[in-house]
Amino acid sequence: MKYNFGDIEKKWQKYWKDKKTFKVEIDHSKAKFYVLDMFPYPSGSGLHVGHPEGYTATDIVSRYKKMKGLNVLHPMGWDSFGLPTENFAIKTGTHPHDITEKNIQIFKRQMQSLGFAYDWDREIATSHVDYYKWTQWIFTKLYNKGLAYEDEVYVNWCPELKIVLANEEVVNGKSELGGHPVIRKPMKQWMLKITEYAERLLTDLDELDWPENIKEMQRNWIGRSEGASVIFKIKGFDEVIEVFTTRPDTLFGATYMVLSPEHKLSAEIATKQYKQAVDNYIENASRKSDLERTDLSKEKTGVFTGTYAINPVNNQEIPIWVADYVLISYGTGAIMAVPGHDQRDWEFAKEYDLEIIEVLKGGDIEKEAFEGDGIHVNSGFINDLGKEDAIAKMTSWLEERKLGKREVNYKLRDWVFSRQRYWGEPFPVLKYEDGSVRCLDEDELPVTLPEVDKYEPSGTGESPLANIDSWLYLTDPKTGKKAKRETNTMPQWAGSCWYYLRFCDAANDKEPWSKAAEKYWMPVDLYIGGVEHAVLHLLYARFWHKVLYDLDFVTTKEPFKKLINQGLILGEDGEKMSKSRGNVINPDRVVEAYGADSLRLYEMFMGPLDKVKPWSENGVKGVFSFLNRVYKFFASLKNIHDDEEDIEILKILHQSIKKVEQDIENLRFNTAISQMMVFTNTCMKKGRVNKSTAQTFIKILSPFAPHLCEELWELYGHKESISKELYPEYNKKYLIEDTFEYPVSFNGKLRFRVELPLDMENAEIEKTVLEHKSAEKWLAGKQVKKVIIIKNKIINVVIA
RNA sequence: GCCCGGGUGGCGGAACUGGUAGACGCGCUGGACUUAAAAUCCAGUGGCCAUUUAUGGCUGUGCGGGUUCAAGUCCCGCUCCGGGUACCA
Repeated sequence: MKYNFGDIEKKWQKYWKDKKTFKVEIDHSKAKFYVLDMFPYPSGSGLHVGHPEGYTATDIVSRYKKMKGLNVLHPMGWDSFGLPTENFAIKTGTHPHDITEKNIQIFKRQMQSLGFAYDWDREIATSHVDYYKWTQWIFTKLYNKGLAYEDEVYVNWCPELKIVLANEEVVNGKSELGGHPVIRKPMKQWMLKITEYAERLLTDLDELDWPENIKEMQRNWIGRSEGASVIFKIKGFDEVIEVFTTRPDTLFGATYMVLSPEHKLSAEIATKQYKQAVDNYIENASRKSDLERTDLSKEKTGVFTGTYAINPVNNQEIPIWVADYVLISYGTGAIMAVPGHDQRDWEFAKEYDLEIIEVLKGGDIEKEAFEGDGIHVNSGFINDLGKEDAIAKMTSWLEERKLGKREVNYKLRDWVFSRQRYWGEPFPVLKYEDGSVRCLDEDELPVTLPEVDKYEPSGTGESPLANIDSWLYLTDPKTGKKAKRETNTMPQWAGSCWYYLRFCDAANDKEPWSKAAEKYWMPVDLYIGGVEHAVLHLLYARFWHKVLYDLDFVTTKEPFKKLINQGLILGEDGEKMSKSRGNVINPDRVVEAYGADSLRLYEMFMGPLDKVKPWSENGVKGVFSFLNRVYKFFASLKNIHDDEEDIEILKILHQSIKKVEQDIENLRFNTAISQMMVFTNTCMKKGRVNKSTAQTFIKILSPFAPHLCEELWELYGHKESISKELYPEYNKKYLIEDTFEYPVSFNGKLRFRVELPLDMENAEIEKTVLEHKSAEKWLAGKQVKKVIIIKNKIINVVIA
């Protein structure tokens, strides 16, 4: 009676595959449940033990919900466009497509070896043309809605590699690949107007069942702030400078202005005397990355332009400076500086000896800026007001005179949506000789990626596509005009922005998804994935979803109802797993040594799903030994009888049904497993259980250890998969006790226990306890002040 | 700096809306089986102190206060660790 997990697991994996056990279709007679994993990027190194953590959790929920009678959608696919593959292609001269397909096969084999209940008929890959056709289709929708535009923006340009890098490819101001310096450079890029959705992306967070910290991260990222815009005239120029401030009440304290080096007026308004210095400063700033500029935050630098602005509130002339502590990407790229009440301005003013005026009482502006609340002084018509009132009054004052207005600003910036790379979705866009642009129509899609000889970016910073003349140039069949294709491709986020919708209707070749499928399956009821996607992926996907909602392609405002982030699994040494540390655990090896069911069970038993936890080989052995015991006990038919079940077993069985059910609902898999261990221990002590008990237990264990349970189920004579069974219901009558062993404490200290009927009157309980012979010792010479009786919990005697 | 998490045995972790701290697992100790080891099974296991024993007591959830009959759990003040973020005007 050996637990031969290797054979058992292979057998059932083949069974599920052949019978398509987990294939799912729309079924209006049943309620649906959509459980989704963040689909992986199929890297060359295969699955690591972090992947199966989230996948096992969703798999358990999916199998459980199915047994609860729900129609469960549980799909898997591949986020298969991406830079690592392309870099590998450059290095080896292999086609990225071939690398991708190979990696997908590895990932898929590994996943199937873990017995996940995916409907593999819905498998998708973002790099397949039947998928990215629809990514392009969504782009055309964004474009036609006016949410996609081309603009000259600052990007991370690496002169050494001659490529533009995504922000995440820049580490400490250097390229992740090779460590070459990166500068900020303006380049024409496709942009998506995510900022237009900032307010909704923010407010709709409230209704989501997401971890609070993720919501908070998104809120911070969106960074809403209320304030006012103020217009300053420039002495000797027709132009004006508009600034955004959250503290219009401090306008009387504005003693200078600062433009960011990239501000269009910076060079323009410099007087002859200062022109050279300003130009030098701007030139210098352009060489720095954002990171360098912010890193050197200790020492603020800047130059005077020689020009003055007029403070609208008192007509004072105030000097205009250019300094890189003001960022072009936030607000208007210009500020009014109030050194008395803004620490950054204060530091700058001290450095360059600029005037500091106190306009709010409460601090000591000699020592530092005072950013708190207080009574206004030196502030004309808002003197004596507090902060809030002063802001309101000043804002109205500005609005009446058309010198400014109430305004809300967001930290969120429009999304740089193009990459100068080969391995991504081509833009469905044509450019004509006259500079005009046409976004293709649906019947012209897809724009497929052409074959290329070399995957290196062209030296000009364009993608390799710029070198394929046969693809690049064409006569537009719709207009007859000569045209050139867009050579940029979309970033990796594009494909992952809508894959959850494609899963609803993955084989549809007429449309990205049918309305009926979307209406039935959406929204995603449970979404599990890594916290590293807290902001970008989840924000981008929400943004696209809202656009699709506005265009009536989807029926829910938000795509992901409930979100959980699985916690990182550390190496045995408590450090992050990495090749260089040599502490990486390969799931294949674990499966080989202990089986997939043990790996699944261990990953869930380690601790709470969302916490960081270290790996432990002995821990795996522990759950492996549990599964061995389960197999040995329940597969030994001599232990299984047909008599009436023992009441003690029935009690713990029904407790277990209830506990495991509740724990799965709350994603507390570790305690569910512990309960099943307790149950098994009890059965083994008892030595025998009846068949009904055994079958019930196998059912509740089956979402966790599906292979083992299918095997036992078959052993008990069943022909159908256990996954088709209904989840057992617990019977309350076995959970109700009629006595309780009360802990009796005196002044909060536990002294002894006494078993009493639960229906006993309080007065009687009190009498019994006080007369109990163990109580004598504690009552001697003391006076009983009160007896507190909490039914089913505790008795506390208060004595003095 | 700011914003989130989190400090419970030798270790991973349990403890529902305040009500028996340490479930379950690992490790360790002792025992059984074995020529022996591994595997398996049985028993014990927070610390300290008493006792001849089956026992009894003290103490204990990062630190210091507080609320309460009762605090790992609530409140106030610290401290340490982890994650995110960074001149956002």
